[in-house]
Amino acid sequence: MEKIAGILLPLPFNDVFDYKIPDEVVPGQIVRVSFGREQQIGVVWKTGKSSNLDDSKIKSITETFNLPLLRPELMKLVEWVAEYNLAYKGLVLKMVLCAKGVFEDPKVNILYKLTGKTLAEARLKNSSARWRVIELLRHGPYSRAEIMKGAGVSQSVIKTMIESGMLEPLPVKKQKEFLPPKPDFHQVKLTAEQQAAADYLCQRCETGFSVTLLDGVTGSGKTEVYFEAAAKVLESGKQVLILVPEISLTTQWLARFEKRFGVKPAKWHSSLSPAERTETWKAVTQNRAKVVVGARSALFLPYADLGLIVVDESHDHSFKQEDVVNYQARDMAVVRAKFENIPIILSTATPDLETIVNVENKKYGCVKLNSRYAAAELPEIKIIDLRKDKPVKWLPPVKSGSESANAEQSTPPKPKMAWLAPSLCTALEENLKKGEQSMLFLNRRGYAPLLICRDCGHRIQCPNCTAWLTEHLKSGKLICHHCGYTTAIPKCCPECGSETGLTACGPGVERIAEEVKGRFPDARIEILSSDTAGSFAEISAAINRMEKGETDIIIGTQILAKGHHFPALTLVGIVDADLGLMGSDLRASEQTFQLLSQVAGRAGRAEKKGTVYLQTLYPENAVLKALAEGNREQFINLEKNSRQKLNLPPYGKLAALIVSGNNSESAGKIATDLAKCAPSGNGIEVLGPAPAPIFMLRGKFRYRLLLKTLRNINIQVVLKKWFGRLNIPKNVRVEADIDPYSFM
DNA sequence: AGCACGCCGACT
DNA sequence: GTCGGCGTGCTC
Repeated sequence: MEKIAGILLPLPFNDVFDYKIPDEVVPGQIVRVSFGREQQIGVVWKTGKSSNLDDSKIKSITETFNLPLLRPELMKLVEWVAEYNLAYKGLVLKMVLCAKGVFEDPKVNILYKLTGKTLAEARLKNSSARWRVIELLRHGPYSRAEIMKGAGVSQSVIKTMIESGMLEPLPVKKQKEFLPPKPDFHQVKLTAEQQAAADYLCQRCETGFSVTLLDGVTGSGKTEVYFEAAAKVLESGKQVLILVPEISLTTQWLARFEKRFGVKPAKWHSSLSPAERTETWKAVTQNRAKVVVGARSALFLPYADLGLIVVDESHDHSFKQEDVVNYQARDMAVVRAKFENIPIILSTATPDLETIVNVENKKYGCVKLNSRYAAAELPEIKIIDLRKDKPVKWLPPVKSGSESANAEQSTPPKPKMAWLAPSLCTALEENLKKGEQSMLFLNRRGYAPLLICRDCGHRIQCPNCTAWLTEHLKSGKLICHHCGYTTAIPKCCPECGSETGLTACGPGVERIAEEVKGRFPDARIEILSSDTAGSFAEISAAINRMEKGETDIIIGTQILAKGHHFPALTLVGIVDADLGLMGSDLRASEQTFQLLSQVAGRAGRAEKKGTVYLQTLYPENAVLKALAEGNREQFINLEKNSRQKLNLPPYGKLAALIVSGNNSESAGKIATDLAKCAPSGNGIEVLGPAPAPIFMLRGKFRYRLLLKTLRNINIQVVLKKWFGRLNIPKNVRVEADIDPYSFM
């Protein structure tokens, strides 16, 4: 017998498609269907017919998979996330079914074993190579590659033995093993404060849904504390999900986990291979992967029996990003915890205002860790006023050896632009003399953020974006940091042809490194940014050298701010504390405060006290002052006041509309049309349209409008009504960004 | 999303 | 004359 059901496909649709399914198939079942000319994987979403198509037009599903059903809690989450973010349900489902290898035939390894036929029976001559193969295979079956290596023979030896019938293939389905973490593998000694926090978290793990903020200063051992909650949940046989910002999936974190639980956790992030994805996805559905550490996308995996979610560095802005769907993973994680009726822990040293307000309103619980390990003190923060303490140009060292002969004839080296204030240079020098490590932080990749021609004034821009190209000396390229456009560094100005006019404007980490090398030629220097360090391995290697004390000065971008522990680091210099305070981002102050406190927290972790130098042109800036005084409360109050005044989150709601298209006029017209029919009324305010800060991005022209409402208004409903009033042509896209962070 | 169908400009 | 650009429509 057959019945009809609505099937949700991982495509940009909100509605299900009707298919005939066998009687025994129920909602949650993952199936294969033919859709148009294509095969698609879908999920039986609801029973009964949803369309008014004739039954004869309705196809039957092609296959049901032998996989656990999607649990109703997860299906509900998909619906909710789509509704909240005004995204297609189908695309949210796509984030669940994100391992296509699961739906293909399982890969088999072909191993070979002995058939028992002797060399004589196979009419083959005795040879030592053949005997080595026989000897090896007595211990068990091996793959071709393993036989070649293990017996030291060539491919042809094995081939002959297979053809003669001495060896036979043995297909083996491969299934990666995920060893279960041991809750009591290595209990770490906790301080009284940590123990109290851990006890509280464990207690919260017994009572269904709850949100707890684990609020601890950097170096207070938050990780060890939430590990105890994880251990408690593991004891009950349930799974634990730990969400981390993509770049902080570090070897250091993994090592701490392994030390505590005796095995490695399952990992989930964007650069897993398709095979790893498939294996992990399967293991997650079968409760074989007990702990998953992952980036935001791990939130939508079909856990068999999830018991706890931890969001590490929960303030981090990388949790809010566009992938398939634009969503804030921290907030969606809270929703998932609610649907699953399980506890969730938000761990951070610098909670965002939303979380703080939720704690004040008793919606979230909170535990605090106020002291750092091993009596380490918080660093002293000194503000350097760049207006008074101006950087002084430096002379590049005269080259030695064969080049020196030429150097005498050529012009003497020109003094070079400087970015480090004399007082910071002195501090660096003293730190070098003491043999202690220093870090310079500048959140800007490359050598210079802009090339300008001094002869004609031309600035080199990205052809696809309204943005300057960044000069990267190491790779010899100009790169757009928004779309990835790359071109060689031109020898002469593309506008006027001048060969001497092109000048680098402003510093990036590469340029700071150049200055440091010039000033301290004997120091061992390391540059670390997401592009200098091409691969994960390279980053780890650089971190390792730093840990082992093989580096004197490390210079890098925000990659340095996350979760690394450098015991001998006592000086941190923030090259440009103003960067980030200038943008049109409503969370600019908050983000700067968070980032800079994190960077500052790197200094002085062991017994030695650290010093942080903040270079700024605005020493009277309230955010920087609060930071220098180590006064978080003061900053929070400042931020609360300014948000309250403007009715911004968490006191009001915010949504951005992004109108984009290949054609700037038609996108602009829709943007103004949208403004004309904008919703109005009590507690509703619409701003715009305005060209987006990066007007052209990846070749698309973008306008944006901003919708601000009171807290008690359902902003999604307002938005949907708004869209409904306008017929949007196909060549223009209107997207909603709920709770936007940046206006770009 | 992907893909086919369909209508207009620059090529052997 | 055709090849191929991408604007539009459709998928149970």
